Amino acid sequence: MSIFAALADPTRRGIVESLARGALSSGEIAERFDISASAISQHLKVLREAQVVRVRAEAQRRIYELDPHGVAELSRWVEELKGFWAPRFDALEAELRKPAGRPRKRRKEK
Amino acid sequence: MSIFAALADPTRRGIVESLARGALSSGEIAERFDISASAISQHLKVLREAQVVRVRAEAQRRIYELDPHGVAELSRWVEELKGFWAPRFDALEAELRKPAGRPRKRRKEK
DNA sequence: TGCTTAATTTAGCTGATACTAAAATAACAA
DNA sequence: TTGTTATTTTAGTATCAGCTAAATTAAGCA
Repeated sequence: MSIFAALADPTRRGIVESLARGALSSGEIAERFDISASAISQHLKVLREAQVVRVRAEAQRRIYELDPHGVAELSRWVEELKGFWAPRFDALEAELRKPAGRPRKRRKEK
Repeated sequence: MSIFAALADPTRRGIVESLARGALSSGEIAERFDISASAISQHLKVLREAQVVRVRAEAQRRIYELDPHGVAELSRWVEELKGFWAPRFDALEAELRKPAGRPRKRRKEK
């Protein structure tokens, strides 16, 4: 599964954001969310397989932390995207300073 | 929908990568993929709503291009993640230079 | 040996997502 | 007008993702 698919789920992004502050056990992660430990474990599996996080065992506990591979891969993809833009960068900078740009609903857009 | 959910789908990432090279009409995008123009249009809608792309009309054509808002948002999230790591950055750099780190299947891992 | 704690795996349900085909919208051209 | 081209929207279907509950694995401790 791609790193983007792994990060598509808000709970999984929450886990990643938690781990950015430091390593946590599976149980400590589960405490922070209102879903079962089982569900958390399944999310952690997805994140592991996408190399967004990695585990080490410590007695019965599994300690999770961010995996540099996944973050580096994500970073590379984004940087490459921005790279193609380089020639047009000034225009974009200006663009970003404009008001808000929230999805202006023209017709009725359900 | 979050920008990550929008980028979770491989076809949508392909569209974004195509648009990184420059603006394209809906039809030109559809040519590049083996799915119906309808499916592409639905993908474009998801990307539009996540502000990953934006459209302008040109006669009957809809010209799509990357939307700086979405890319900036994505970039910010990733940079922030890396930011938390800053203190530990040397260790990570070393980590990234190691062999491969593909998911080594220990037990039987379906 | 059990019992407890920590975590994962499996099974099954439900809702969301990606697709096609067909209908609708819209601009241009004869 | 009527037809053609470009695109979107709607309807319907099939597959997938995320959840809970229950079973399983595994380490530590009495």
